[in-house]
Amino acid sequence: MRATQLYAPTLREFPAEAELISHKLMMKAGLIRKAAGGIYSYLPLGWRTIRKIEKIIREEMDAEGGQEIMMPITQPAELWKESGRWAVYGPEMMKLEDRHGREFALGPTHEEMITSLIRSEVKSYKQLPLMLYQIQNKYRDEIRPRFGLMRSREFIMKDLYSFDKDIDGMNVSYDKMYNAYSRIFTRCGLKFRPVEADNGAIGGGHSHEFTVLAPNGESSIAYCESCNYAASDEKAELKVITAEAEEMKPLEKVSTPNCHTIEMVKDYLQVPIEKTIKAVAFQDDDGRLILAFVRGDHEVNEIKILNAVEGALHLHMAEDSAISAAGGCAGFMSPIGIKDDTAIVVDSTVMEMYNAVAGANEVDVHYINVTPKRDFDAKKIIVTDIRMVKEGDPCPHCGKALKMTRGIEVGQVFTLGNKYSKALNATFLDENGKEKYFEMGCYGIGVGRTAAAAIEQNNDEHGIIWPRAIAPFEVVVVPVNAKNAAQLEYSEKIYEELKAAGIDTILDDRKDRAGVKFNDCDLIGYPIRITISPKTIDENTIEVKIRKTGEVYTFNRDEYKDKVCELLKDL
RNA sequence: CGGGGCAUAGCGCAGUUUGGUAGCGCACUUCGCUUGGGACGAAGGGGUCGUGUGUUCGAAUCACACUGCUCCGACCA
Repeated sequence: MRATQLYAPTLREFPAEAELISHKLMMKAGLIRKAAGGIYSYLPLGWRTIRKIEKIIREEMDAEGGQEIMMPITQPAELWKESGRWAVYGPEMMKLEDRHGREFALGPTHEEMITSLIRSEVKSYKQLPLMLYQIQNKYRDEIRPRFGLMRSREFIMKDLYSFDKDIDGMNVSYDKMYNAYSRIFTRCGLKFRPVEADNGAIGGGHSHEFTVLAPNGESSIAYCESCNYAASDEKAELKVITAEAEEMKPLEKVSTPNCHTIEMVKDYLQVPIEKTIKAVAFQDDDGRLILAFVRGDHEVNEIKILNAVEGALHLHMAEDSAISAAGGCAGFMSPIGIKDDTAIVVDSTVMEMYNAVAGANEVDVHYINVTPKRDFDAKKIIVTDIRMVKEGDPCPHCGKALKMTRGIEVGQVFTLGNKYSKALNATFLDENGKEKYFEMGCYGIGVGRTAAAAIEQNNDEHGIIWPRAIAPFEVVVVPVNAKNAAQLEYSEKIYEELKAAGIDTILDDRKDRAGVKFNDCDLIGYPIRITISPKTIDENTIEVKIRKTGEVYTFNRDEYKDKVCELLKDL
């Protein structure tokens, strides 16, 4: 490719609408352009990167036995009503009607579609296991699209679905995908971690998110440096923190005027925050009151509460009236004296406390000397881990202090079990002629998000620093003055030679000043730049500059190819 | 959906308070000159001022409504 023919509209300045560095750079370097909120065109440079990521994904999916297919974007509403997700996904789905008034959705995901495809065709265990995937546009009517390709409404996703005859088979498929994902993100040159993730309402199976480490990431993960444990903040398990046993003093009410936050209570009563019990009140979709209690210095993890309370699907903050109705008092709550039909969830660590401070369910009154294992009615409470992890908490595997970091979720592997095969009645006959539901798994990778994550992780003040594997071009050849026939001719030879050697090369034959071209090259982020000048022609050499490190090398004309190949290996 | 902000040439912005001939930088076209880190000079082209309604002799400017974008929040791959 020649730069004079390439459509790469680089900008002199960042567009005002972009916030995140990857979004700014993708716009400025001419990789993407916006068509509407969260909807983008991919320009040649951006698309080349996307295609390279897709190629890596295809190779690794195929290597594990995946077969590529292509399913429709437009999906009939009936399918979604059958699985019950028409309502669940609700406003998140891009919906449309045809001329006859029939309802369709633009597919946000394809579990329904593929299950219906399989259920009428695959009838025997002999046809299993089966792994089918596609790389396809997906649609989610995000409440708030932002950050360019990071959170868009139309996005490219690879999704593979596995079908197995039993749970063991499903787990084999899961492991294959887990391994494939590790190879894919490694090949893309990304620093990432597979982290244990929450399965949400599906439950049962297991799930990992593949998270690219980046300070601007939207998700927060906890990880251990001494063992390999890593989990999303919502999932991270926490051990009980035991407190030193104390003599249990008698329960007593004290006046705490206007102390409705833990901070105020602790200061007023002059007790350490670890001696206080914090209450958070929620209601679920049915209006049922759910009270959660954690130690004063801890935060509650809503996902863990949902998992602990049977039948709860969503939580929202409780109305004061609901709290009063249950015998509680907002700002001064404890489990003591709450009515029976309330779900009370107490963090395991709270049960270890002695002589603590908790609300008395009366305005401006707290209890002191609360010892939960004596004062809480064990029959009425659910005791489990409901804390949100924080930096320094002990690792659930090895006990060392956990660290927190932020990241971008670029892929997720997920076992589904028979959730969808059951909902859509997709069955096969096993060895004994018995009808069974498929055991499924689903495995997604956000392709555009992977590209954005790579930029998020690899950039400097000059622009993008592409990992070689996903760079739009690996090498750019720049004659400092393309109007000079000798330089252009020399550069073209180098360009042709590199192409012949299988290196993805672009010739910057634009007649601009050298500075303009250098700045564009840095912005676009080609891993290696080869500069041709009168000096290099005289010396029969070429000059190589590494984008990532800024190192400059001079190589002889007759040996430069091997040297360049050698350098590329590390980029 | 709640709360802020913004909408003027391809991009970045001024002009709006105090109504009166549409402006700047970059980009673009032509010519000259220049060529190792976004040169310089000269001459040009390009805008229904987001949309609609209203006030006014006159609206980018004032009023109302709508739309779009953006940030914070709840939600999510």
